[in-house]
Amino acid sequence: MARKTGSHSQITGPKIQEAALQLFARHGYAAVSMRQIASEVGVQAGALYNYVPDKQTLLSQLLVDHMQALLAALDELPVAPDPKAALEQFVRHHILYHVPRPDEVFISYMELRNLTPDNHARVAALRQDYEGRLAIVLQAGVSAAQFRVPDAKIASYAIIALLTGVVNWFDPNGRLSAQGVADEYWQMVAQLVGLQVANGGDT
Amino acid sequence: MARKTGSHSQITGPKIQEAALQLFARHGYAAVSMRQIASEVGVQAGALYNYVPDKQTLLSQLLVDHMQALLAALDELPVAPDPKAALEQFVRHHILYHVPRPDEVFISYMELRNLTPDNHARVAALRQDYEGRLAIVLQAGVSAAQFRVPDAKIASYAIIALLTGVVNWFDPNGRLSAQGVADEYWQMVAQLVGLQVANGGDT
DNA sequence: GTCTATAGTGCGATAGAC
DNA sequence: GTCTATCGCACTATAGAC
Repeated sequence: MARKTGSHSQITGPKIQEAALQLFARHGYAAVSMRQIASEVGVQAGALYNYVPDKQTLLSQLLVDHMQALLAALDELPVAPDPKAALEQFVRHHILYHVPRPDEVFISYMELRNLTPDNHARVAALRQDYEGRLAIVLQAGVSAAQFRVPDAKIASYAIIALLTGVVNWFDPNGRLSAQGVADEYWQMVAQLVGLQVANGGDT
Repeated sequence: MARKTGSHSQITGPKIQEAALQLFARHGYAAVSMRQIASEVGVQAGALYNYVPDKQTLLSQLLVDHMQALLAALDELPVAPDPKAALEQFVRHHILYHVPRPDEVFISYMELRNLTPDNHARVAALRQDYEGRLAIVLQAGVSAAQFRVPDAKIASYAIIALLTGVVNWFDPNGRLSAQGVADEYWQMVAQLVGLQVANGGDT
């Protein structure tokens, strides 16, 4: 153990991603230096460039990976029988996927402006794909006269913002588990779209 | 006109604030240099230090000013007769105040982590004061059995996030005016807290 | 694959002339 | 109040030894 130098290609790569993710989330992309990332990983700055072409690509890769994984997880859910079930599924998926990954969520919203235009376009397209899924569900519910919202597109923005806000206050050691939070948010979203909800979630 | 040098103390100060606000919002605090701000204002970098002690204070002042103005505007509203009216007032105030000020909103959420601990504490206290007003309204409505939400505190987080998200998509040249957006969001928030809402807002 | 060393650039902030 | 000039430092990315 504790040898100072050597080959670690299997280990160093992922460690760079993790360290960059954490540092970017905590201090912001522009405020974090490659030296800081290297220090966190336990190598010298120059060694990073065996794994990453440059700092911009490192950020871009983190965001693309996150959005792709989020979409892939959504695609693995079973098909819901009706708009209400589809909406509940989306709400629970969004919260349960995001809550354990606050750093990814943070940089995915905060660091878009530090992407070069082409990288920004790739991430924005993935985001639009994801958010569009919710808009489709809402539109279906409105068309079926099951939901009542002023505008399906605007409601989708509102619901995404509401759900994503969870990561700003969620505390893993707090009163509520992620499941409990998902239960409460589902009640609020159900009411938001005009569904009648049974009283306060007794078991 | 067009003289190159001279005294402009009445003009330069505010111009620095404006330029810094815009640049911080667009590129992030850490990514913006004092030279860029100076260039936007039309002076050399050194001249900024006649108005601002340092870059950190410049950021901090922008955030504190924004939160204080937001709270002051809230305090000027008339006292609402009941929780429903108070909630509607808060929703409309929040949207109508924020929508014309997207840059302030942006940096107030994004640049908190670039504040020194003492500056952060000042801004966080102001934010907590503001958001607490909504929590109080919600709690009052729940106690009076007029609202139905799983938890007043969590509902306040959800509603703040939902409302603030407006600045991410609002387009001054779009279909809806700020007033129209406020109308639609009020309907959604009213439903979210379990109020029965009349159909779609026909005039 | 990692190291050391460094080229080349830009930064925040200050000093002193006008 | 603004300018020019500059100090001292940190940065990204590369080069070449091991």
